[in-house]
Amino acid sequence: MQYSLKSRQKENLDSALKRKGFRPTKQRSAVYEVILGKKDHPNAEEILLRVRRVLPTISLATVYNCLETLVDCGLVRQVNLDRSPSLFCPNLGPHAHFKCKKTGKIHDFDLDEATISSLESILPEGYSVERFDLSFIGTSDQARQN
Amino acid sequence: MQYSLKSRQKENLDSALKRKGFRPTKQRSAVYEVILGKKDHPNAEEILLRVRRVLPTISLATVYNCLETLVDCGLVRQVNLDRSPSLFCPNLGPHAHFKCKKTGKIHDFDLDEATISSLESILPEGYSVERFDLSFIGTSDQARQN
DNA sequence: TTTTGTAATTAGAATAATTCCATTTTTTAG
DNA sequence: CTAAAAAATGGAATTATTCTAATTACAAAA
Repeated sequence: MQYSLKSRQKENLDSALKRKGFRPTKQRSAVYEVILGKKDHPNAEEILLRVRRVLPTISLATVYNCLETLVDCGLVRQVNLDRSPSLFCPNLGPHAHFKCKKTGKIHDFDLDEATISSLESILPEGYSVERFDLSFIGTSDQARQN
Repeated sequence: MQYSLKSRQKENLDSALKRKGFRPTKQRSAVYEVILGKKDHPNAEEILLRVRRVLPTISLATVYNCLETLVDCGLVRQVNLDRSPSLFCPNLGPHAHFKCKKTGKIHDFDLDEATISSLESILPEGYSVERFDLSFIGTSDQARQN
């Protein structure tokens, strides 16, 4: 492999920013790396903590600003479940979220084409969808929690 | 018809409250009637305005308390779309929400059995679902907005 | 019925997530 | 390198919601 994962990420970030007319900054880059670096669903506060390990002086306001930009560029997804703080998710493919009531953990489940078109067939003509969100709340077996 | 819609609602409310050990109060009753009275998706503030037409001194805190109780009893649904204030919905059947970006309006779309089971088949064994939420964001034709 | 314990309502304070604002710093275009 | 524009920063402001402490209403028992 010619490029490390990190440098491919960086190129991806920079081109997405440029496409939207945003400037690349080290804060945006660090926030992006932190989110891609762990396949979970951190909120802004948690992202702040992780980013501060590399940029100790970054502010929460900047984290929010970066997140907004990254979401706007389609580089991360913002997930809102009930009224809890927004979560940010590196998984860009079509997927649903499952929140376990017992552990609070969020699990991703990929959606196949059949399910997606079944979902979109709910809407009659004249409605055009930009985005959809599907989330489940329930409980999951001990065994499956990792 | 022997009973008006209103008195059937009242019985429904009272029995649901009793089942959960809650007391019937005029505030709960008024909040419930307001939500059933119009097939839209008001937030707490809007519900306060509507309820005050019949109970002019009711407080916002009480509206929130009543809503929590009604949701707990399964009499109304709480709908959270992005970060905007919670909406409350009289439609108890399985349905999805569509939010029009242009008008801000919420439209309900009923889900048929096939779609529901397609949705639930996304989850592997070991996950039991208590509730799910499906929402779309997009735009709808002028003609269809009412 | 009255009493009496508990639950519900109320107004206002408190909280928490997020956004705004004014200033400083960084980036980019020329 | 310099100037203009964008972004970052810290702290204040906002907003939806919850909490608190005091009052009022309900409902079961006497």
